[in-house]
Amino acid sequence: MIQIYNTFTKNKEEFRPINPPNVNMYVCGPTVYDFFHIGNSRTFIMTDIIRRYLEFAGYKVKYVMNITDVDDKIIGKSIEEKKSFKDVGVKYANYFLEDIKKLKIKEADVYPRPTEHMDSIINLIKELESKGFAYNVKGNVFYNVLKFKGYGKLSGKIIEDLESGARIEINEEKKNPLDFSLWKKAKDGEPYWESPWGKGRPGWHVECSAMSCLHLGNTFDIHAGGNDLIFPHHENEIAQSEAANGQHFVNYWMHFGFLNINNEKMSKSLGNFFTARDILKKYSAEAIRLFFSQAHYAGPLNFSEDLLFGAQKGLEKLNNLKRKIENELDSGTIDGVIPKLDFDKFKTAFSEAMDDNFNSPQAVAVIFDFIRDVNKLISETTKINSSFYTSVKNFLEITAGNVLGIIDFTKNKENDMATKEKELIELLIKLRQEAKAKKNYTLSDKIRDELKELGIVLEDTKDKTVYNIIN
RNA sequence: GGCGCUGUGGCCAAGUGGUUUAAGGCGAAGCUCUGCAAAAGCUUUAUUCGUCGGUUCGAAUCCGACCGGCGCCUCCA
Repeated sequence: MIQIYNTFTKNKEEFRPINPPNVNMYVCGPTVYDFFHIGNSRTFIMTDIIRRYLEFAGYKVKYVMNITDVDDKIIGKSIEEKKSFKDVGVKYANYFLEDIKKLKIKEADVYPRPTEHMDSIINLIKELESKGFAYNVKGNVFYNVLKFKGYGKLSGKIIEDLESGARIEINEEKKNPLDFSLWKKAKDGEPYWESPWGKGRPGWHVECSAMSCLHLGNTFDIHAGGNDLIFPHHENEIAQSEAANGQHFVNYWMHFGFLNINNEKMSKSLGNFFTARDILKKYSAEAIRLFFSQAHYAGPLNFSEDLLFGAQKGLEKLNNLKRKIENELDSGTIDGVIPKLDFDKFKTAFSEAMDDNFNSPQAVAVIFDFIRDVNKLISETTKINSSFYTSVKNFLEITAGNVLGIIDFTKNKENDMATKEKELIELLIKLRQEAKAKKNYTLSDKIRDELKELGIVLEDTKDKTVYNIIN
């Protein structure tokens, strides 16, 4: 039984999808005016892990992530880059898709974009207007928050308190300072679409209401995003969707903690960010994913290169075992003893951890416990039946591989190297062994050291020398 | 001011009433194995969970007070 912490009820609840085994899930994606930073990728990676775990648990997930391609920042960028806003959106959306692929994030079923859903958006606003939740002031359409009696129910905010907060922009056109834009009238030179209210473009929140309901239904299972979206974005989505459709919007709201730098939120405006693209030049997707997996998704997490480096070191332990398994399996079927290992115990522990509100740090701990036990058995056992390695591989493949995405069995030296290269390495290993047999350690060490500089690491085991390719 | 999150070993981080005198990762020290390495294993590294009180047979876990850090309330994952 999976339990999910629901922001809406502030409680951990049993997960009951509306239509099992189907699960409909919507995640707020990027606004494509720039590269996204490593803090943004925390949400993308953790929702990916949640999606993968739901699939592991037998659910059939329909996963929708919007790509916002109409927005003030995009317009700003288009002026800066002297390009059309459309080109800017396409350019950064493509970078986004490239980068999340590099982060080993599974593709969404749909990446809806407002520019492709203008009819749905306009219809939603029309519906709100006809039901009296929206009003038009000279081509600007606003949502009237006082009309929606549940306003504030997600974020726990009270309209009166918000008003007294006095940090809300003053806009004379609004009836209430908290009212927000559904449709923005186009200024000269700005991109626009024709609508019943004249030329303009949609406000930010309305696209998510329109596109999520279109692709997932008026009521769907999971809606996720960063903590900063709780208010006003998700609050407004609820107000729009429920007012327009007259139906409950979302069953489980999930929100993610920020990635901090020196205990401060990483953000574009503070300038304390690293793009995911740059981090990926130095660290593998697996290392980044392990780093995020080692902290619970809901809490804050500090980022530094040292911490990421630590995760990468931890990954080596996993990868060393992976190489060991591959080397053993490559050398053909071997008879021998099958060490006793309670695989089911580990599988259960892994599932229990993830069932409990996706406790990935606990799940990672289970995997490391497993690795330790396996390594211990390997070092204690003289001749191991290859079926044992197959079982180990299977366990790692489904947990660390399919769910967490911190190991990739499809990526190995076999794929990366030509036959001739392999033969050359084998030849050097043979020469080194001959040197060793003659106790010519100067030469044997020279071979090993120089290969290491090329990224080929030799390791002497009991009966043979194996090589591993680093990077 | 309102709402929410958070304070656990050198660092990161699970655990939220007894099976925990606290998991896992990084780092550090020693040992085993090795020609030397590497990898791996073993041992050591928090009688203690921000502080002070309280509840309880029993608390890191519940309650209260206090101290500290962060976020949202304005675009933001």
